[in-house]
Amino acid sequence: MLNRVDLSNWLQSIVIFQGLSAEQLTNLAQIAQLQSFEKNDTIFYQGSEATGFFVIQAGRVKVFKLGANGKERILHLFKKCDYFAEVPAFDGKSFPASAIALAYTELIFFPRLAFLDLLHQYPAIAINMLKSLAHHSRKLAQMVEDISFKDVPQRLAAYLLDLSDREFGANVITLDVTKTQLAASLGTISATLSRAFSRLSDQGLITINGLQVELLDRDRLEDISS
Amino acid sequence: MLNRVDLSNWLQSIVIFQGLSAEQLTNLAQIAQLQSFEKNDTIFYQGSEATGFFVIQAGRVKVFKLGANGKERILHLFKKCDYFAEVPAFDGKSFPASAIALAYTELIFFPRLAFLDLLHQYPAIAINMLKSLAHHSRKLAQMVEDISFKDVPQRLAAYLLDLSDREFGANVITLDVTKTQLAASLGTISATLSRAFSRLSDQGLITINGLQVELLDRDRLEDISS
DNA sequence: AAAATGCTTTGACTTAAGTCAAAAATAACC
DNA sequence: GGTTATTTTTGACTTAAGTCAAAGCATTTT
Repeated sequence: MLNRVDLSNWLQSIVIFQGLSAEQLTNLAQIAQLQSFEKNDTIFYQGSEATGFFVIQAGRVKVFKLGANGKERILHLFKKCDYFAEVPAFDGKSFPASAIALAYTELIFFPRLAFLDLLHQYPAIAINMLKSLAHHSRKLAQMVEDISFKDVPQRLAAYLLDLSDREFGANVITLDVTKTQLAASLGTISATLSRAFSRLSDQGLITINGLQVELLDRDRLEDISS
Repeated sequence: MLNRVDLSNWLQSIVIFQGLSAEQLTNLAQIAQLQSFEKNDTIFYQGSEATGFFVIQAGRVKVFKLGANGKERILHLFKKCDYFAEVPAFDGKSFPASAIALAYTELIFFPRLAFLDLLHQYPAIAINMLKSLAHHSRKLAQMVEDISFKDVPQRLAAYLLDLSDREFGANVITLDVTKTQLAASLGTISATLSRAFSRLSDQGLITINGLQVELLDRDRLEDISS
């Protein structure tokens, strides 16, 4: 557990708080509250009143939408130093999605009104936040594009290439989520994802062994993911 | 065509410029450029370098993604006083979608760097923009939810109820876009939309006559759109 | 007014992906 | 270490929605 001094220090490493003075960081830390969650604990439910936003100090968080039939669509998977629920913090409406902890997780919670107050005092945060929200919007627009135009094998190919890029271009990559969760991230279900893996495998584009995937033909994978 | 004085005056009516002083508005108007487009003119292409963002002074603008096969997915339809392309303005990357004028359109264009400069000087704009971008993100997340969980008749029912709400709850509403464009807004194609209209009509939930739609049973439409 | 262009509907067909269920494989737990 | 759980894969089936194409309407345009 961090104390206030350590906390204000730690907040420096968060991208949206770059460029703040020591004093400003201290004031930020003043309004912050530490919260911890066990694995599978719900952090908030879609539709419930949003009281603030969160920075992840340790752990992993899944943000998702739940459909009528119980089907789940993962919007984002967040890790240490990521932050989430900025949207309701700024528009004042309810949470647009639900969030649960995928592992033991420690969050730094910023109550909405106190945070908005600081935002008015420290415009640097607002500017940083704009960039961050823009990035967030772009990702959602990309998601709409992917669901609208690509079939499951195409979305999978794109995901694998993206994951490889994040791993500095490694050709052997390890999935960092279960396949059921990967399916929910790609907007499908595990049975269909399984068949998509087989398809890419049959075409000689990848080999798969549990959570280990080897990319055998990046060029053709790029082609497919178009 | 507006002159600079009129322009700075007119900018007051734009929600993101609320709370600015006369002087600040004048400085905004200084960096603004007027652009006009004929019907069906392209304003920008997805992927091209983003040089700034736009406020609509008159006309209508369609922002859309184009799939490999030529299929089109409309993300937003904008009208007078709306603004668009904030995302690339803030993250500095290329346009995430394409835009064309649906009618003769006059735009006020703000070059990116000059605008970001002003943003640093006038934090009020940044705060307003945050709210606006949050709204934008929420809408995109809703879009993902709708495509992921709802079939076409459900999405159509939701759209009709929403349109009715925007018309102050009128039960007889007139579609403000062609059905082909409505289809592209709902993530489908005209043939499928046509069948969805027939379905709702057969179930006695609506009557349809050209672009006029009458909602006969709001409760059941709400149920369907779940 | 006629011609041309564009939009909408309908029909027959195809297909990607979901459903359900059972077996196989992993992982978790006493 | 062996027994529960949970995940993943596979098969047979269903279905929503896309494709292609033709016909019917409606709007412009000259």
